[in-house]
Amino acid sequence: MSLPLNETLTDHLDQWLIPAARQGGVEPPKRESYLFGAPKSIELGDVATSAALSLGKLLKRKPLEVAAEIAAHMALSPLVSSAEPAAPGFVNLRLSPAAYGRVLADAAAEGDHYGETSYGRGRRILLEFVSANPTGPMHVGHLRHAVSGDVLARILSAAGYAVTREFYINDAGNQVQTLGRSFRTRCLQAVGEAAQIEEGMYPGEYLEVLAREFVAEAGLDAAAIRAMPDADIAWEARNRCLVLVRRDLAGLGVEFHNFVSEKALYDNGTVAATVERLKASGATFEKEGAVWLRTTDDGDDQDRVLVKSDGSLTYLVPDLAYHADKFDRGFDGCINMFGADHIGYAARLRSGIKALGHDPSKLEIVTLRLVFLLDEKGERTKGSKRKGDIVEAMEVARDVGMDAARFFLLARSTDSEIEFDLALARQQSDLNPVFKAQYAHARVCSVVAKAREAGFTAAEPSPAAAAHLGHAIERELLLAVAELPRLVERSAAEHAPHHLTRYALGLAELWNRYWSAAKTDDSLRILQPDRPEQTAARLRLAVSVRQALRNSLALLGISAPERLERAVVDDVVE
RNA sequence: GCGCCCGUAGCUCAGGGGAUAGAGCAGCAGCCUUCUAAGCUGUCGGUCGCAGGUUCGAUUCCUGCCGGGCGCGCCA
Repeated sequence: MSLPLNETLTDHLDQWLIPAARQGGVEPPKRESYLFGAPKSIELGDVATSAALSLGKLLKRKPLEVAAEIAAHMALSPLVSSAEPAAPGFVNLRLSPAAYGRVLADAAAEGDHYGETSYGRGRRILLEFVSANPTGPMHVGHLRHAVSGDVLARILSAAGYAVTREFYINDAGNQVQTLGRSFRTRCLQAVGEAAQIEEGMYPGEYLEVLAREFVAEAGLDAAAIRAMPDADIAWEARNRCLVLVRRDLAGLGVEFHNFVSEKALYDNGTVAATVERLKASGATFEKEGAVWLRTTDDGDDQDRVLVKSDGSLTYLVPDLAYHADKFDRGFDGCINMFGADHIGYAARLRSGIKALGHDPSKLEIVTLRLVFLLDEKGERTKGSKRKGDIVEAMEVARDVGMDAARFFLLARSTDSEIEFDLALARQQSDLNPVFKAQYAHARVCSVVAKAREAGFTAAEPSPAAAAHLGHAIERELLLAVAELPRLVERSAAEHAPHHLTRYALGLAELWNRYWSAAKTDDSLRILQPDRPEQTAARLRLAVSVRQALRNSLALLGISAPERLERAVVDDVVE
């Protein structure tokens, strides 16, 4: 596992910058503010820093003069072949074959692990996501949660964190009782009784299917169905719905380490104990026959009931019991992925966690904004479970393909709403950019295979090989490959899976550009029979690009096929 | 009314205080005897919602407006 290239360069810069700042009697600027990054154009240099702009200001010196000194210092690094100051105070570096050789060597040595870093090493994170109520199959909204959580977990793991994926089952509240009533109705219908689904019940067709299966398996008649206690029939429905949820998750390739049941927290006494702990914390008070938690002390807009006046508990209590349990298990941090409709819940949750003696700042909340469906008429709908006409997650995923569904849902920031255009996804799925990324990968595989047939082998990953990769686009490709570890760290730190999606697409476009340049310039063809060293170096580049592309797609849970044939699209005459 | 989020090209969206603001799709003009055309090249297209402020420098940070979304229960 290697240090990202720009970190190494910034380390070298710091050898000059920190003493220079101290000698000038000022504190150096924040390292993050001057890390090496992409310059405006590859023509200016391979990487650039704005360190002189901020340091020049602090030292009250002309930034361009400081830039010149930084350039002189950077030129001493073996990773740098030239360094130039540029107005108003940038320093542009051209990297040396040694630097590019290191990129090639890292990608080769680390293989499928290239991109992983030690950023979060030694830190244990609990990631809770989806946590769909066990009242039916997953719908499209859950789909975003499932793939986003899955990918965030992969990213955190790649960044060195030890991640536990958990699913909290809300199986003790009113919704499960409602589910039980709905299920009993469907069971009665299944044996020919004239029962009716009433307002407020779950009207979905899936319950009819589950009910038919249940009465057939258990051999129940109407009397036996009516005789079943509420709790038993609700639990039966809960279990069967959970099977649906787990089936959908498996179908999406999303795995969990633990499923934690709310009801189990009641049954084993954790919830009751939590009530006592909260009361003992001094953060509660009694009013109107109920017990309240003073969450307004922590920025909530109103205090929250813990124990209702009828003696029953609000859902906040088992949820706090669950979170206290998370912290008791010794995680360094907990991340919850919340839907937009649960944003207001964060304040009371943190307040309760504090009352239970834990550090609420260790709970981080990622909010996923809504997924809207665009139907055939172009109208926005929200696909909700209670309306009955839900759009099931798997239906959409199968429709557009698992890879395309993932790519689409992961292409945008979690803070951004998504418009899922079903008609477009169904009819024109070849427009989905996921194919571009996969196609680029298949092309790299293709040329590597061709090279093998022709007897070429990739060069050893070395500065000597890198020295043959002098075209601007080759340097851009090497820089893009070099960027992956840094991008993994950034995506982990920001809890932002969408960076990886854009990375994969950008790298694919770069490769396609490189590939196509050979169509008008034969000297850019990868396989050059009369120039074996050049060919070997380019094959090494190709293999490195393939690795970065494959690894970024793997982090997204998207397949990287070695071959991708264009489907023959027949114009359907209707 | 309060909280969170969004407002950037015709559309869908990226943009970690820095150089001439980007991508995909759509439009226009080209490119398949060559390592895969699900691709590439060129071109058209922007008062980064508005107004202030901080800064050497603001699409980015702060404040206030305007427009849109989601919440605001002794439901979960």
